[in-house]
Amino acid sequence: MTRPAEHTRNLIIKAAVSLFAEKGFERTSVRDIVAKARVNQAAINYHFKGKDGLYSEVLKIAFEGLTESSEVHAEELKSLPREEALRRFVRHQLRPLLFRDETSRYIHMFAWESAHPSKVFRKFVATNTTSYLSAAVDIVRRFLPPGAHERAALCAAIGLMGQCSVFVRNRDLFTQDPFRMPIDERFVDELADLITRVAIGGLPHINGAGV
Amino acid sequence: MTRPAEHTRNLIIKAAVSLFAEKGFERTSVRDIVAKARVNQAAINYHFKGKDGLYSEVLKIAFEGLTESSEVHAEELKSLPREEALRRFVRHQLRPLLFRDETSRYIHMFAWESAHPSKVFRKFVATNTTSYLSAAVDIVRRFLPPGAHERAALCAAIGLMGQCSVFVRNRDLFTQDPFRMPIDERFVDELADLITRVAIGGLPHINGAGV
DNA sequence: GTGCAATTCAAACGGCCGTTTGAACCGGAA
DNA sequence: TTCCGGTTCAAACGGCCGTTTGAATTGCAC
Repeated sequence: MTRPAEHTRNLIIKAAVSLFAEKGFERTSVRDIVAKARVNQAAINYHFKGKDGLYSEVLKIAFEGLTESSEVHAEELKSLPREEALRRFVRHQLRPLLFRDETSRYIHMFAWESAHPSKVFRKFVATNTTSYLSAAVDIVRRFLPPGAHERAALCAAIGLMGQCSVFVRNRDLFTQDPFRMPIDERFVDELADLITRVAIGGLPHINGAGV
Repeated sequence: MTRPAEHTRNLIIKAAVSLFAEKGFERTSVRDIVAKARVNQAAINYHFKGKDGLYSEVLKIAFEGLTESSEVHAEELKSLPREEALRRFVRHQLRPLLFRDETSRYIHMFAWESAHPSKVFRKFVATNTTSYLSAAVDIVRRFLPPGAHERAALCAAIGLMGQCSVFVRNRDLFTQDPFRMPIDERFVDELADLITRVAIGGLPHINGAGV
C-alpha cells in the first residue's frame, strides 16, 4: 500500500468518525462522507469494500482508542476507591457534552449504538470477547452486595450506560425549549454528580438473588 | 366523512401503531404500512396528508391512551406510597418486554423517541404543555431531598426513563448471544425490582444545589 | 522512456423512499 | 337515471441511497 492510498484512507476515516458520531451510522450517507473527506465517491468501496466495511474499521479504531485511553484505563480505575472510579467513568461517558475531540466522538458513536445497534456493531461485539460494557460491569460490581448475580451486574451496567448515553445523544434537544438546560462545564459536573450519587446510593440495595 | 373512509383510516392507524412500535418511525416505510393495512399506497396521503401527518395522529392517540391508562393514572400513583408508585411506574415502562397489547405498543413507540426524537415528536412535545415526562418527574421528586432543584428532578426522570427504554428497545438483542437474558415474567419482575431499588436507594442522595 | 499495477475519477445502475397524478369506482341525492 | 362529491386505485414522479463500471491518471520498477 503506497503513501497516497493511505492518505485517502485516513481522510475517509477522519470524516467518517466525525459524521458517524454526529448523526449515527444509518443517517450518515456515503455521499456525506466523501464530500467531507473531499475524495471520490467510489473511494469508500475501493478502500473498505463498502459502507459497512468502513464502519467496521471505524468501530475497531474507536474501541481501541477508548480502551487505551489513559483517562479510564481499566487498571487505573481498579486502583481507585470505588466511588472515585465510578465518578470518573460517568464523567468520561458524558465527555461529548463538552468536548469535540476524538475521544468524545468515539463515545458519541457508541451512544448511538446503545440506542439501536447496527448489524455491523452486533457482529463487532460478537467477535470481540471483551465487551465495551466490561468497564461498566467491573465498576458496578464493586457496589453490589456479595451474593449478587452476574446478570444483575450486567443489567445495572446497561442502566448506567443508558443514563449517560441518553444525554449524549439528545444534547441539542435538551438545550432547547421545553428543557432549556445550559450544557456547560458546571452543568455536566453536576449531572455526573447526580448520576454517580444515585448509583452509589442505590446499587448496594440490589437484591442479588435473581436477574 | 362516511363510514368506509373511517374504516380505512382505522386500518391504517392500527397497522401504523404496530409498525412504528416495532421499528420506530424512520425505519417504517409507507409501503410497509399500506401492505399491513391492506389499503392503497395513496391512502395515507389522502387521509393524513402524508407520513408525518399519520405519525402525528398516532402520537396523539398513543399519548392519550397512556395518560388515560388506569394502570399508571397520575392521581392513583400519588395516593400510593412513593416506593409502590415508583415500582408500578417502572413495571409499566417495562411492559413491552412481556406483552404485545396496545398499551405496550404505545410505550414502545415512546422508547424509540427517547433514543432519537423525530421532528414530528419534537413538535408534538412542544405543542402539548403536559410532557410525557411529567409522570416520571412527579414520582422522582418524591424521593429527592427538600432543597432539590427542579432541573435535578428532570434529569433524574430522564435517567429513569432511559434505563427502562434501553431494555425495551433492545429486547431482542439482549436475548441473544453475548447477553443471553431469558426475558420472561420472572426476569422482568426482577429487572423492575433492580431499577426500582437503585432509584429508591440513590435518589435521596442527590445534591439539590445545582443541576 | 516503457510497462504495469495501484489508485482516482465521472457517470451510471438498480433499488427504495415519500408523494402526486388522473382515471375509475362508489353510494346517495335530485 | 343522472349526477356528483368522496374514496380507491395503478402507475408514475423525482430524489436519495449504496454500489459498480470502465476509462483516465498516477507513481514506481525496470
